[in-house]
Amino acid sequence: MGALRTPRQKWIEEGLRALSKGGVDAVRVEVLAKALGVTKGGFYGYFADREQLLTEMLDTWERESVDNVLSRIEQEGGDALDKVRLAGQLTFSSDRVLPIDLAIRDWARRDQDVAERLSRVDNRRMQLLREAISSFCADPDEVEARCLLAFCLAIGRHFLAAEHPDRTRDQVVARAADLILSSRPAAGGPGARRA
Amino acid sequence: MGALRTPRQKWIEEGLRALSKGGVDAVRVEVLAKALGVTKGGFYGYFADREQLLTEMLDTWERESVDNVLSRIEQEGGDALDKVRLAGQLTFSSDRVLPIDLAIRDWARRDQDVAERLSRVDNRRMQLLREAISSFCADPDEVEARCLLAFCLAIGRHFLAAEHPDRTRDQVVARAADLILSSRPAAGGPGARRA
DNA sequence: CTCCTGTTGTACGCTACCGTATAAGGCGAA
DNA sequence: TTCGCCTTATACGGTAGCGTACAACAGGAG
Repeated sequence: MGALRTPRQKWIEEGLRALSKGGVDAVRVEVLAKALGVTKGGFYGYFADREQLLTEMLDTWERESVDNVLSRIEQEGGDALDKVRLAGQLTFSSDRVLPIDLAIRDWARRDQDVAERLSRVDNRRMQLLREAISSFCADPDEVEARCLLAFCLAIGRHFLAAEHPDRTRDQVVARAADLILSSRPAAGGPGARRA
Repeated sequence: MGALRTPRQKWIEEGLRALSKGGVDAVRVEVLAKALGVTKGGFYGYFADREQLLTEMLDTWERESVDNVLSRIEQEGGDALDKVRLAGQLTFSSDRVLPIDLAIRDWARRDQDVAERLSRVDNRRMQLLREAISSFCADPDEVEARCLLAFCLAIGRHFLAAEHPDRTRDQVVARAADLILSSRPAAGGPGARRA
């Protein structure tokens, strides 16, 4: 058997790189080939077409961004809040995963299939958050609201261009995370109570 | 002078429509022409090239999404919080402005020029928020954190695919907005205090 | 060394799109 | 009605990308 000179995984890898940098529309077979230093000749030996590459890129992302993270979290241990912090860090501080994640979010707004995958992924992440926040917040409505805020903060910060006078974005994010992830009295809604 | 059969503004309009639906890469001269029921023949009478159309689309968006909103807010009156609520509504509940806004955010991640425009826009919006939140929150660090949270919520919710058991997204968002926009004690950080 | 197998390069036809040039044609002015 | 201008259609050349066909070729098995 001849050697796999640029194996399947290389194409997927390069595809994800293109995705993070330029969005789905930047994932072009011939461009990836050039980046890999080959021509597209071999590509169609592995993939039926560009569509299939995109699908397998999503598979890889889904695996890496959830399964891998979850299993690493399990073996680390710690309480629910620790787990969420680690998960957030693994997911949203990774130079590899984060840009892919953001690109996929935009992609999902235009592609039903991608939207469903993202939904699966986000639901699993959200479940983790929910458990963590429930550990210090009794009102389920407020738990849900805090989950949403935390998630929106993690994602939204990268889509915001506003500046913060005399502060770095990281500083403001840290303070914001504090507000959401620390135990405090509920707002003055119908379900208001004290911890 | 002959009649302007499909005037300049029509192209921009259609361009923005394409942008909201498919991102920048979907703004194709020939596609817009077909959507307008003409050929691209006339396009180059108004615009030097596609790039110029994109620029003018951004001009239009910037004008509509900030200047128009700000002037409408001024003439409505109300306190700072009312103004923010109205501004948020005008900006993020509009079927016209919102999808454009989201598409531009993704675009800005890849284009320096767009990033600068978005920065201008977001800073003006943020300033409004800052004033509103300052009216009931004294700690400037917390003000900034709440601003960020509010903004992230407004934007991020559209990039999240997670579901909320037994609740609609709108319900959860309402509760989350409550948490951020209502006066409550600061978190238990270094600056912790009780109302 | 030689053959076989699987990988890669090259060439092709096709489509979509850009921007240009130019011809056709509608509409108002005279 | 006729003229002239401005808008639009058509046609063109060029580039980029997809997917196919096939030839070249490298490396291991024999």
